[in-house]
Amino acid sequence: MAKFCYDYPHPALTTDIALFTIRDEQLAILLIRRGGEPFQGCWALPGGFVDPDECLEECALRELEEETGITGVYLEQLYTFGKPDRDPRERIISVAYYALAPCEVLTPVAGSDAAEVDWFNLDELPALAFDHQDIIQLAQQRLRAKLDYSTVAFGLMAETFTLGELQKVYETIRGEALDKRNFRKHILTLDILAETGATRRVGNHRPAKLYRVAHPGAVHYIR
Amino acid sequence: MAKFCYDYPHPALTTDIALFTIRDEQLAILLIRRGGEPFQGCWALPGGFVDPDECLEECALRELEEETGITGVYLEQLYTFGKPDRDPRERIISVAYYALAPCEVLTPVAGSDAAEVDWFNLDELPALAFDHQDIIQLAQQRLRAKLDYSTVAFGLMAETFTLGELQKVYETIRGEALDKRNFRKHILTLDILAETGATRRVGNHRPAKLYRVAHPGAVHYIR
DNA sequence: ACAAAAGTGTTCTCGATACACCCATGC
DNA sequence: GCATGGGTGTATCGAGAACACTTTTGT
Repeated sequence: MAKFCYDYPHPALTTDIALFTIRDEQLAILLIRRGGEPFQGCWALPGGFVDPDECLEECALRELEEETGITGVYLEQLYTFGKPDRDPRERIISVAYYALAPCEVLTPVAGSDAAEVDWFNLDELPALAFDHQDIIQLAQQRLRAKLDYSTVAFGLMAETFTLGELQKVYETIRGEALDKRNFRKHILTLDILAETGATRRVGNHRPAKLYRVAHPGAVHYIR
Repeated sequence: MAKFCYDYPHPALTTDIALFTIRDEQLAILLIRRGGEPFQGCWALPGGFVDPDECLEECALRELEEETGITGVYLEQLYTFGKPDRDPRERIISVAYYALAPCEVLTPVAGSDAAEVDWFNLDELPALAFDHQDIIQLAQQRLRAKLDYSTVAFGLMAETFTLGELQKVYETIRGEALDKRNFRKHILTLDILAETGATRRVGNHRPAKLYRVAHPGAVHYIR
């Protein structure tokens, strides 16, 4: 076939998506098992080739939906990986994105190019295709860093949530326990949460107030 | 000729470099006047097509040298621009880098693809080719942000410098005056500068101590 | 009554800010 | 001696860290 010809070599272009969620108080990432070569049967990040008329972010969202059925995540460009030999077939540039979603909504379904889809805790990752290990590591660094100076964490929360749940998310990503009183003071002085008025009871103890983000949509920079 | 053929469309891949320096207490950026179409005669960021066997960062450094003669700058990946219609010829993805250099070393020379090379103060930019205006704006935002939580600014300083000069650089990028005593206290408590022992005299007044970065090479994150 | 998480205030420390004067030099 | 930028210290304020008990609920 080979119908697309150029005067000088062109690389192929893909996007890859590192979608994080919190499952069982663990930071987890979504992987697909590759159906085709190379790295057939290997786990990899969802992603794929950019269509001629779509922009990069559109591609990331489309591939995520096609391969896993997941939509409506928070998405942000991470870094572009372009070492000449990162793919054995031909030169492929990957614009990596990272994404966040509350696990409540997420029931991934294996899609077109993916034989299987599943969540993996970050400390129990399988062997990964290509340089996807590097992408995940960078994405995790970025997530941890942004926790301190932005409100990204809300991308991991459901519509409504308790302060205890929010604190667990922060603790999970930072890998350390936080003081309850200081955490609540800090979050509430940001003045971006609103009480819903409702409460939620999950055990044999006092019910917790439910909050939601007061002005959803935007990730704020703080400090 | 069209010797490079693929089964499905491939975009072209370029890097563009936003190289900043400080000239006359103004933040300035390096532009080239384009020799060929499109946007012939227009000012643009230095940059160009990625060779088949070089990685992205190598390409950025090579293009910068070829087009302007400049080497040895601090370079960092900024963002990848990939809107389908950002170039009228064909689909071209640009991995944008930003770079910093002290102006002392820099005497740009028009190179291969550039008819002319010059510095422009950021508040006096000419009309720019492609989406280079957006790239510059993003680069400037990033530079300003990193000033607060890293030591990027040293990329704009010569080998040795006075605290007064360093303060001028911070003031220029932030666009506001800083208190001399607080600035010096802050910088010195970072503990990354070393006195050279020498001093420099530039006017009819007391000579200033010269400092250098104690452990050069790395950009540190602070706080 | 007890277990288990929700909720709440005060003290301390340290970094950021505000602010004014003397010093070394050339003319 | 005066103009010019170099160099220094102290008081105040606010955010972050450390820290322990009461409340509500189900069993």
